[in-house]
Amino acid sequence: MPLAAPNPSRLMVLHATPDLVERAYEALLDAIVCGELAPGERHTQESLADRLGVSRQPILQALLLLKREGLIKDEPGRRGVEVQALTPAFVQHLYLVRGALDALAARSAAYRPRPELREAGMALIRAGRASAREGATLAMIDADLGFHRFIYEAAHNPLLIDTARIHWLHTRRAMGIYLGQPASVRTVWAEHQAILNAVVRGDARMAERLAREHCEASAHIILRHLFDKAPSPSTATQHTQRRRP
Amino acid sequence: MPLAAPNPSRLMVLHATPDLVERAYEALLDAIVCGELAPGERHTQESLADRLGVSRQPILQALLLLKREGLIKDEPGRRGVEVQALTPAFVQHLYLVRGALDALAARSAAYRPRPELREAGMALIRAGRASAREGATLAMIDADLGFHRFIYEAAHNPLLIDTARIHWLHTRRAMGIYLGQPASVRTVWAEHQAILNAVVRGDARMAERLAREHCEASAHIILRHLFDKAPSPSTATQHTQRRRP
DNA sequence: TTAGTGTGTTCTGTATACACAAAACCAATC
DNA sequence: GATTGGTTTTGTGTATACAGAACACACTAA
Repeated sequence: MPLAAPNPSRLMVLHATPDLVERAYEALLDAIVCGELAPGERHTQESLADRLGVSRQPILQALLLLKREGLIKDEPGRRGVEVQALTPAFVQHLYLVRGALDALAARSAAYRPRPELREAGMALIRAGRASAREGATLAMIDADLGFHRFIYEAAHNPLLIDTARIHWLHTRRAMGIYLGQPASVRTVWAEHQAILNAVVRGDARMAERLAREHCEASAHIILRHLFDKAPSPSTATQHTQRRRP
Repeated sequence: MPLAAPNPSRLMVLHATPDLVERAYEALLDAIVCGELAPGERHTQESLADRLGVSRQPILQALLLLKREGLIKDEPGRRGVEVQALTPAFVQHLYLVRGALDALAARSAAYRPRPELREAGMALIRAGRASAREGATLAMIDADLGFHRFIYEAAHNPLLIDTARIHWLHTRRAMGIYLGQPASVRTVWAEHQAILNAVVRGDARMAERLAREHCEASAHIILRHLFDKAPSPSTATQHTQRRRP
């Protein structure tokens, strides 16, 4: 868990040196996502500070942020901090909310025909399919999130991206756990293709529906792989019921 | 902007004393919402610390949170901090996202018939109507948000509530600005009533639709009052287009 | 053995101290 | 008069210092 050095490779730098708290936040986040910091372990501010080679102050602030985002929690009785466990219920809740946001993003992006998006979108899909073929799981995850971010950016709603940011973190963590199970990847990218097509031709209603269904399908895959069971009908399948009332 | 004393009125206290940063956060938030801290004013950590009677440290952390939530921003060149202006575009974006989340909340709440919610829901509606009659604007705002929070809680999805928290803050701020214009309040509470009815009888599809339409209507009211103009068709009316394709 | 009590240890939250970055000011120069 | 160069001031971010809360543990008394 090394503290990443400030990236000097940009020109016209706006903030050449990200804060220590920003870097600590990123480092801790990575550590959580890749499992280096696991649930059930106790960590004190000091131990984390030592590990990252900074004082307690930036750690304190980074932990504050991570707490707010639900990635870690205080131990009972000022006895340190622990990363939150990833429960089936939480993942179900996560994908319900993501479904709503993804649907809005797709609909907004497809508000009018967007032929100018075809090129970049196809490139992302090609890259995703390539990483799927190679079985590069980490690259696969990034490609998946990259495509969704692309749709969100096409929606031109900064608040929507801000809102979904935390969900992406959680998603990335959930996906990272079942590293190396390239199941159903082909259908995933076929679904992405369909969403892109709807956006490009400006079919908002279809884009919205496809995005929602894609999210449901992803939830099923994740839940099956993470917990080896189908999602309980009480929450995860709320979308699909009454589809034809 | 007094720093609220810790509330000693709970028994079985879990954390008797909220942090200084928590209290500072709340105090600053209130000040922003009620307009005591307005856009265009420069504030330093020290000035705010003096005003609240604490050191810079808790202020620094509270500001970090508020920055992340988009309520304040850094002045160019470490010259203090300023509260974000509330632009029409932002409010439109806000209500688009809220629409998606409100719809999900209503649908989830109405997943099965919920007769047990009728009583509490009706009480909230009665209270809201009463405050509307009296013209108590602040109470009206709280009643409105209270009803929506009620629906969210009925959805039993903690992550959904977490996600919507920031949006409620922004909404509360937006509503607070046009203090004292009790326009269309009757229709607002009639719409709440309809949503509650749909939830109680378990009509998820209807609940979702009503929630979304209610959000659109609210957006129109707010935008008209805040900026004295109809929302631009490019974003705010995305919902309604293609309703009948 | 078990309940109660005092003491030491951890660990956190807050205040203070310090160093550096950037703006502001102010001459001096062209 | 505008522009440059150095100096002061302002304000931030980080480290350190300090005080208090909560656990742990031993020791005592029933």
